[in-house]
Amino acid sequence: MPHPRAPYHHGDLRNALVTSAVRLIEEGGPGAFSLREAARDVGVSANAAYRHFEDKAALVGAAAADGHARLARAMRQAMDQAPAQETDARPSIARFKAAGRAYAGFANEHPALFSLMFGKEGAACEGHDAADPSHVTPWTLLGAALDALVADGVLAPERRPGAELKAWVVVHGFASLTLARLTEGTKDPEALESLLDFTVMGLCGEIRAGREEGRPRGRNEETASPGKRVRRKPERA
Amino acid sequence: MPHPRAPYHHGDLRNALVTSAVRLIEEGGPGAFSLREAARDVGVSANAAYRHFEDKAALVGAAAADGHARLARAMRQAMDQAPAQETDARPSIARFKAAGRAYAGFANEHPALFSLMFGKEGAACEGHDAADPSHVTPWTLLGAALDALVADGVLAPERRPGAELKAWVVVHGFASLTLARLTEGTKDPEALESLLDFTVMGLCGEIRAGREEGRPRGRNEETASPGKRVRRKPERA
DNA sequence: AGTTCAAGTTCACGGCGTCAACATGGGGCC
DNA sequence: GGCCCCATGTTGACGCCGTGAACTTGAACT
Repeated sequence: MPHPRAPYHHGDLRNALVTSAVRLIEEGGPGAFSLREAARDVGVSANAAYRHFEDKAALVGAAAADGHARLARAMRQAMDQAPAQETDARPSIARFKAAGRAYAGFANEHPALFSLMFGKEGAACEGHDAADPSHVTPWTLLGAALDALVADGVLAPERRPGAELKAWVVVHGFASLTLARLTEGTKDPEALESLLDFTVMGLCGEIRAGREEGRPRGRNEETASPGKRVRRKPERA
Repeated sequence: MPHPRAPYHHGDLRNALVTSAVRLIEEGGPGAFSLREAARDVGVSANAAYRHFEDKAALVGAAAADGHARLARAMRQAMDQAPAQETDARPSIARFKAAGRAYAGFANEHPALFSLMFGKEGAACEGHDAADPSHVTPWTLLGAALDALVADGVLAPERRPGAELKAWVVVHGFASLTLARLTEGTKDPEALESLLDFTVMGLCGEIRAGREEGRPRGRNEETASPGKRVRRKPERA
């Protein structure tokens, strides 16, 4: 047999359909995608898809799931090579910001796929929550980045609960609004950077953003000292 | 003439179509909406819609624009009645938070319409940016709320630039993720409250979030007030 | 009166999602 | 080896969709 994964006639039609669906959705938008076109694209009759997917929504959902996996890969890769090319105060901060940049960058490079992933149609995708702990998801990576911030002494442990939501909300909101282009200024990459600083400072306290935003000089400003935190109450998970 | 706004045959068919479109989209989701169904719904033949809209996308865009107007009304109303029933440190903070709650509440009550408004299809709606300064938009209202924070001495003027984006990003990201239900915990209303506090603190600095707060150095610190839980409010129009 | 023309209708076309019936050929069993 | 099974893929059909073109209607103006 030529391929170990070569079933009967086509050979791995399911994956071919998903790949084609992702490509077509990226090109034409989620609304313009048609099951028949995907089948045509892989050189198969329209109804062949029904041997592998319940209906069109299932195929679209699989495409969305694939998108989540691609996003996770992009984030992981960005995080892994972040410390080498970043000059933040702390490598954990650099990795955290790199994850955010990768997230927003993914949304910009694959707008249709991204909006599908988080739209009503894509919400039916299967395994985004950690049923399988070995499965790496964007949420998993974000959690790991936040844990690293804690381990690095940048984020106080009592501030750790709920941090995923805060961080994700900022970056996801930015990505969404940028795609909807309802805010003219959001194409500016500087806007993303200021939001990342905003997030880090909001999570960790006043200090150590690593970048200079327009902040007043006169306050309790301790530069990048790795030591202690401003204490505050935690606030729910 | 019976009505001043009664044109030829139907009488204001355009608005009827938009209203019907909004309702149908809310019920069945943006993907399930069909132009023919809207026409059927108002008792008119399918092609009659083409006298008022270039194509289906134009009708959907008009529905999205109507959604933005409804959202703006909901936000305004919530802001206007916020100080009466809120017990925040400062009324400007209460109004700001009320706007955020109204935004997220709108997304929860009209999920399909909301995702349409910020999805690829709804982005074609016409007048969301301030061409007409008298036109009230969510962005306008947010800007006003932030200006009020500055006027109230809560937000330092030098921190005002870029504050719209930061605030909007948080609330919009929360609303989007909640709709996509990718985060299990986000249905918790407490999560929104903690995000609003996070935003206010991130924007204004350490102080004055209005909720229990380890006492930082008191500048203009108001009594935390014996206030209680926040009240949810409907926002129909 | 009659003319005009926006507003609405009817007919038609190709594409879509999906169902039902049919064809095919590889793998397991003798 | 030969045979059958059934997973995989195909063909045909149905109804709904968006949309174009030609046709009809009736309020407004002269």
